[in-house]
Amino acid sequence: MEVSVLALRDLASARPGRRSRAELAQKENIFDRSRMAPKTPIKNEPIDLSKQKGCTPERSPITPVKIVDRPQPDPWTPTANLKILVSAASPDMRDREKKKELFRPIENSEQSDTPDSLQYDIVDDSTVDEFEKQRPSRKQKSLGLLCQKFLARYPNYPLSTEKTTISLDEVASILGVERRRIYDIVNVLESLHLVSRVAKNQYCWHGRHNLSQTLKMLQEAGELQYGELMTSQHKEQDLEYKFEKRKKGTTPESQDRPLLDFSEQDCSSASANSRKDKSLRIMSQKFVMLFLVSKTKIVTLDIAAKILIEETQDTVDHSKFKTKVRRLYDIANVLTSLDLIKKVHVTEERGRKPAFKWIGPVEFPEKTGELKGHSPTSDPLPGTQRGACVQYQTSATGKQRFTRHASFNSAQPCEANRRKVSSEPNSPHQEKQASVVNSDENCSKMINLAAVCRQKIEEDTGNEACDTETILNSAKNSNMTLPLSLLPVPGDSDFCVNPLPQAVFPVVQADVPSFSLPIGISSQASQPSTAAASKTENGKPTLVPNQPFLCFPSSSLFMLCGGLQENNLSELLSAEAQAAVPPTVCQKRSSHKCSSPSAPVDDEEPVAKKQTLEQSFLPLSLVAPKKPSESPKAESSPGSGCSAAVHLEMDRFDLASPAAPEVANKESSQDQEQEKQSQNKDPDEPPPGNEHISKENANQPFQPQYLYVQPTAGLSSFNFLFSANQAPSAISLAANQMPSLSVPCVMVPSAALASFPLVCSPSFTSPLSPAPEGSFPAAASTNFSVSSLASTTPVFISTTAVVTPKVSPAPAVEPQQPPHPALHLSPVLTRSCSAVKLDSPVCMGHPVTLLKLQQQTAIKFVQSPVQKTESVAIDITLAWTFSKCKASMISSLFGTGIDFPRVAALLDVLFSCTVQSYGTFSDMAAGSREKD
DNA sequence: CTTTCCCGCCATTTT
DNA sequence: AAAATGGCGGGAAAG
Repeated sequence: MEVSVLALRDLASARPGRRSRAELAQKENIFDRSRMAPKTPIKNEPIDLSKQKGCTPERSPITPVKIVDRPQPDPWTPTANLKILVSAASPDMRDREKKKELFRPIENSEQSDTPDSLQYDIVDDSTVDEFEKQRPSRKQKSLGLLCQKFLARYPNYPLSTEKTTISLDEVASILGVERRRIYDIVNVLESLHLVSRVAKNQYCWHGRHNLSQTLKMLQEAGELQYGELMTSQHKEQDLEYKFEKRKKGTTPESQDRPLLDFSEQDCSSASANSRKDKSLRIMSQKFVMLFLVSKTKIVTLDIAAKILIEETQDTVDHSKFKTKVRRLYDIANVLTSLDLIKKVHVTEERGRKPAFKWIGPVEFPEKTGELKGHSPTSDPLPGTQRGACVQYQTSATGKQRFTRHASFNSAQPCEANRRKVSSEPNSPHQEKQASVVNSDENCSKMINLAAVCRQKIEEDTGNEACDTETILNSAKNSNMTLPLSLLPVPGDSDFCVNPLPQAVFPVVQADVPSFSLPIGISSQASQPSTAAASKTENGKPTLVPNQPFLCFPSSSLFMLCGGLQENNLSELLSAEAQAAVPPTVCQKRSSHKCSSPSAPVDDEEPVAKKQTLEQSFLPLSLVAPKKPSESPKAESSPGSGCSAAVHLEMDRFDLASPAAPEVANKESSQDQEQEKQSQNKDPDEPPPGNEHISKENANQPFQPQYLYVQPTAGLSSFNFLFSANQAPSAISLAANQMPSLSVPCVMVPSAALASFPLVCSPSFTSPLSPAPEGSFPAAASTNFSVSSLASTTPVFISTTAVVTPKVSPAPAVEPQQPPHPALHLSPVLTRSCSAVKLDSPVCMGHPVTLLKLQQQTAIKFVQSPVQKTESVAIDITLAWTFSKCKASMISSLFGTGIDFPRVAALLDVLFSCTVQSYGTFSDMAAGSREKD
């Protein structure tokens, strides 16, 4: 049937050829009518595709189906009308005044925004003509309106449980527009993570759950990127000026922040990234960033366009500018529909200029509890969902690209990254893809961040720095995979709580995704000097060069998931994990990617890791050491034992360095016995260069230590947690699973944490999350605000469950704070935490682990003499996921049956380092006081 | 006139 | 090769 119909239409319409439209005088009108005008039988239009609109996407010559809508005449499909009606019916739609659009009939009845439309309602064909003229005016067809309709179809805050998938063909047909338009909308939405592409023609609706987080990230990224630029309205020039400088590389101000333009970087380094990625999505994000960093929250189009033109402004051609502006309008329309911005006019000297004002949220409190919390936890999941999986893919060309896809709902296997993922379940394998997901954009941002950090570090340290460029490049090339899975622990309660259904693999926040993902930085050997220095100095902890650490944007918190090594745990977890594990995606990679451990493979490694992670899911690599006792002693003094290597690498996580690779391999290859051995310790693999590590290992097979590095100037916003020693052992152990991860390093933004009042003890109180399963028990965060940097900064990690009252509402950062470090420990906490026993790894009671590092100890580069303007809040957030990131596990463990001791032991292990460093809480406290 | 921005050709990228 | 995406800019409606 359809066919015939179509044909008819086609004929009738006589679609103009592509270009013909020009000919058509008013194509717009015409189209409109056809679409809009219900009544008129006219179909004449060009509906080319007539093909089935929605129904069958197939064939039309042109993919895009044009839709049509006409109601009355005959719908091609019976359902079509229904759909239309439905859409029309949607609540929102009506609300919007604007909506007039397409479906006149319906709308008319309700709204009458436009005068024109009014008339229509009643109209019949006869009258139609006139009405036609009225045309569905352009407005009715506007992207903004269309977007509203689109949005009206989906809930702002969908239940976590349900996943809403969006079929492009379907919505296009329902909304009566060509696909092209849908892409415009979706791309913008995707940039804000309201949706994510799941597969070909399919998007997953996430709603606004993550919006604040996404915005936060954008804001941070924007600050980094645009910094002060956006201060006032007429900064244009300044901006330009600055931009140029930057490009040049020397900007006075910017010195501290070397921003990279994404585009630029890409180009230079990598191959052509050309990808289309470039535009709309990125532009949208940048545009939003501008608002977020703007003091006035008002951005004029021309300024935005200029800024966004990153390219060489020198040659800015007018045409380019114009095009940019056009795009900006497209984006603005969508954002307007989202109620994030509104149009305004600014009057400047020159006159009035079109501009947009941000009317969305401006503050993104970090408090986990608060912000998010409030939210109905009902959605606890969102957070989880958010996790994005990072996948690494290889493009056909062989180049790898980052793709990001976020997986939001657990239900879904992860969504594939854009494009890569196979849409079908069927296709299980694709070797190609790996799985890291990054979005390019994110990457770039990350890169920028990394670069910045790096610079700082370098500067501080004075060591030769690696060029950021190199870093960047490398990053680009390889995607990184994180060995760890990260879960964002959002400040938002929402997230926190979420259980990850999918958790299986490491997830990165999708949202953040863009940003966050790429973030991982692996440190490289590059900093050897620093490392060396650091270690030696105190004698304390040394860092192992290779360890990876993650850098996150300050606001966000992440959870690291490591694999637990314990068998027990693993078992426990495993079940879930399995369930969780997503199908296809993960698997494949493993196979091909495993690189040999030893050899650091740049690109690949990450992949491997990733794979491992995903696949295996091992529980955490950390296992309680069999013999706890040993570890504690860690021969050396507290600090000494730990070695952490941190490398900064922009993108990648890979641990090119010795350890990492190994891990990867192993894991990939097999986990089995190795683990055991590893547990024992793997002497064999001591990463080159780290003798002590090996040594340590020997001594302590498995003690994970975490180092907290103070944020230095540049990094002020980040807190780093490294695991100190683990690397070696962990690696070995981890082999199966998450090799690399075994030791998680986390970089947490202090600010974020600061606000975090509470800490969740692993056992945790659990605050937010309701969900038993879903909840994230795991994450434990402790916050201490230590005001002064200067002094030593202690870090505490408590395994015990503490419920901390929100201790610090306090601003995370307070520059002015007195030097004395103030620790805020909740009484409870203190009490609860008993000293940890070094000896016994397993602390039955409340094991508390503290890690205190002196600044000195801290990695030097980190330490840089910065000024501590910012207080460093010592926040530690530990989040880990046992098995697959499922928080639930932990909770379950604690709660139920697992023997506590065991659990405790685990935890202990996790935090063991602290112990070493400091015996107990009390000690710490004492220490802190002393300082004071 | 200027501001908006729709429309759909067509280059790219995926499948 | 076909389909899916999405850059891009002409040029017309709105203002």
